[in-house]
Amino acid sequence: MNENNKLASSIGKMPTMADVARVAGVSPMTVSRALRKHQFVSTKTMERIEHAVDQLGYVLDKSAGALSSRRTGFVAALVPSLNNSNFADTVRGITSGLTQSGRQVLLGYTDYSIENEEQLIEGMLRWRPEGIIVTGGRHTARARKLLQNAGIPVIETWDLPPNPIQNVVGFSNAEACRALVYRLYERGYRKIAFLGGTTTRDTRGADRRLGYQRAVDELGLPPGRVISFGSPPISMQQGGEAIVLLLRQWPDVDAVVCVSDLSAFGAIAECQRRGLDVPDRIAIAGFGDFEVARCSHPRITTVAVDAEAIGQLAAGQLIRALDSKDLNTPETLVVPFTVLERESTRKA
Amino acid sequence: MNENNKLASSIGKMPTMADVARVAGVSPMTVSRALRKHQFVSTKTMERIEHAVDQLGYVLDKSAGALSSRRTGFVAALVPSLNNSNFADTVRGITSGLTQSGRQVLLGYTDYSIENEEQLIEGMLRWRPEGIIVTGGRHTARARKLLQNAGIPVIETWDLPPNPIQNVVGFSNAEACRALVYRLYERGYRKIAFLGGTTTRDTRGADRRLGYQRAVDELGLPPGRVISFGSPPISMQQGGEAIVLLLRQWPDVDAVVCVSDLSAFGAIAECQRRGLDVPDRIAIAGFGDFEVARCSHPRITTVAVDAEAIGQLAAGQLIRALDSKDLNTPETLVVPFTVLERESTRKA
DNA sequence: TGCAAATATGGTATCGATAAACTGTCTGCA
DNA sequence: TGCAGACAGTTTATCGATACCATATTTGCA
Repeated sequence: MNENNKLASSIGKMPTMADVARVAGVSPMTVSRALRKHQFVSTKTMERIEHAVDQLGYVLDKSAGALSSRRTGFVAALVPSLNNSNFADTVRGITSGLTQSGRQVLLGYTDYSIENEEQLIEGMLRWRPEGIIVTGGRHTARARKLLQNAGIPVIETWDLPPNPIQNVVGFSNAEACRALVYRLYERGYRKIAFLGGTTTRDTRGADRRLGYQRAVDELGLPPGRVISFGSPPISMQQGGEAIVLLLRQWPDVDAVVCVSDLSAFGAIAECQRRGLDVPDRIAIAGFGDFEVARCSHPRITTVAVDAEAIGQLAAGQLIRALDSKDLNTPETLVVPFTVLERESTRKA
Repeated sequence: MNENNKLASSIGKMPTMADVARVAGVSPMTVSRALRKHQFVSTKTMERIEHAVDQLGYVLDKSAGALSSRRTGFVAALVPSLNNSNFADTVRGITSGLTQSGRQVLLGYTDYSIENEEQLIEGMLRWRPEGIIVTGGRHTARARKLLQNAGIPVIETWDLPPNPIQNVVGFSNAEACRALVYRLYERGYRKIAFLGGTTTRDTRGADRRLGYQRAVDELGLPPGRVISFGSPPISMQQGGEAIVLLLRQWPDVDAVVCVSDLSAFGAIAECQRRGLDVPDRIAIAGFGDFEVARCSHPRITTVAVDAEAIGQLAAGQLIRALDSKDLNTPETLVVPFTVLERESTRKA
């Protein structure tokens, strides 16, 4: 098979559409139409062309097609991270929706940094994507400008930006976290702490903290019980370390809301290691409904958001915007969240 | 800002390099060189061009550049899945390596199906990637042919294919799993079962099972204690369900090797729920050194493979192959694995 | 039978950049 | 002083496909 390679690279030239046309005895234009399953090609010619294609091992060159049709078929999608996060599900939703419509997703990770995001946006726009899906509503000024001037549909996800660029598919992280705190309150918890990352890089994490603080204020609970530990994404490991700090500082805490299920899980495991029963000694809740929250022992109370649906909805919105060629009516899609009470906050 | 959009799309035309050239008072070629940081452009012209660029809000069109230079800057990477798998780490390794060299990764998920893989390969090749990284060594016949005829570097990862297409960055899943079983044997376990997925879709999973079986044979342990449950990727949930079946069928089992840490974790949690102590009543080991294995209580014995390094090495190999323009010396890089003994198999 | 509409196909001109080869300028050193 | 060679910039010719318009053939139906 090595031989084959040397062959391909020594002959060097890959066959082009013109070659196919020559072999099939038609014009390149007809080949082009045939390969795009255009309607006006007779069955006979179609077969001849298909035959020529296999014979030559021809592979369509989309990068040439993109230039001449001025439709690249690319869609850019930027997420903070893929590792251990719901964004992987969102990406799956995006890709499944878009590949079906024959488009190619260009994926980028910002690593939770809006400066990286700016860089990535700039880089992605060079490929002339037909649309772009970003995570969150906070961007650098230049990034906003780039997105606005790109002249393509823009979708912000996973958030409800106060000042959206165009389309939005998201929910209020603050409201969701607030609802979680209220639920804990209803269950009788009164000394509720929040455990999250230090920086404001993770804006969704920051919003969740905000929701927590609002709820604590409204309910008249002791405020300020916030541990900020490590930079996002908060890992399980960090959750475990942070809970130790938290318990040292406020030993009377009876419930902890974590910025994500991963940190919640880490916290729970660490408590178990130290012989602190969850939920009897301390209740711990997470955010995101990760699989680990559904399967761990105890199962973890959390806020569920359908991450894959966010991706699918974003893809759908994008496709609709492209088809209607009408950027004038940006729409905001609010996806629901659900507080799922599980064993980790079941008061004895 | 909406206005801005309407503006951009109603004016319609994005500025081109020729526009920049006109504004800067130079030829398009000079602009091209300037933007690619080519050496032979004087500082003065450079500045004029940069100024013209921001003035017009010009964004380079790489898809046009790709056509004329016949170097797209794309690299295709195919992984089985991104959700809850080490492949997300590998992808990160791939992208970080390649974006630094100015290339764009085209990502695709096969969903553990080589038929999907074939489709994706075909689709990706249309974009004329400069190289392609695939997962595993099993492909459809047509996929192999497509890869061989593409005339670009091909890298197979996460496996040691008996019949590699070109380059390889991987390890023997069978050997790794065999080593794990041996370690359990050394620790005194004698009735060791294997818990994995049903189908042969996940070839790495199948290899791990093979390694298990080989070890059991060699050690003279009771064979056939294999539970196959659900299709890959085996989730935590499925691990939990499978361990129940396993214990019903072979109540005397003293150790279980799971196809991944996720299923191991699910199995452990289910045992805990049923009051079966891990590791005292039953030892459970996983594979992959996921974060959950490092943080759970008990911590899970596993086989660690540096997934991100696989990606980085693959990226490095690819870049080297591209630079040397020499496909004639395919190399196989074997990455190490380590059996990590943790609490989940600590015999009392 | 006749003729408009529908269907099939071809010819030509791009799309927006870069490669390659070429023309001047300027420098430094024998 | 003269000339090689480095440097700056231009001109021209693609790259491989598709849009658009023109043309040829067929079909449908009054």
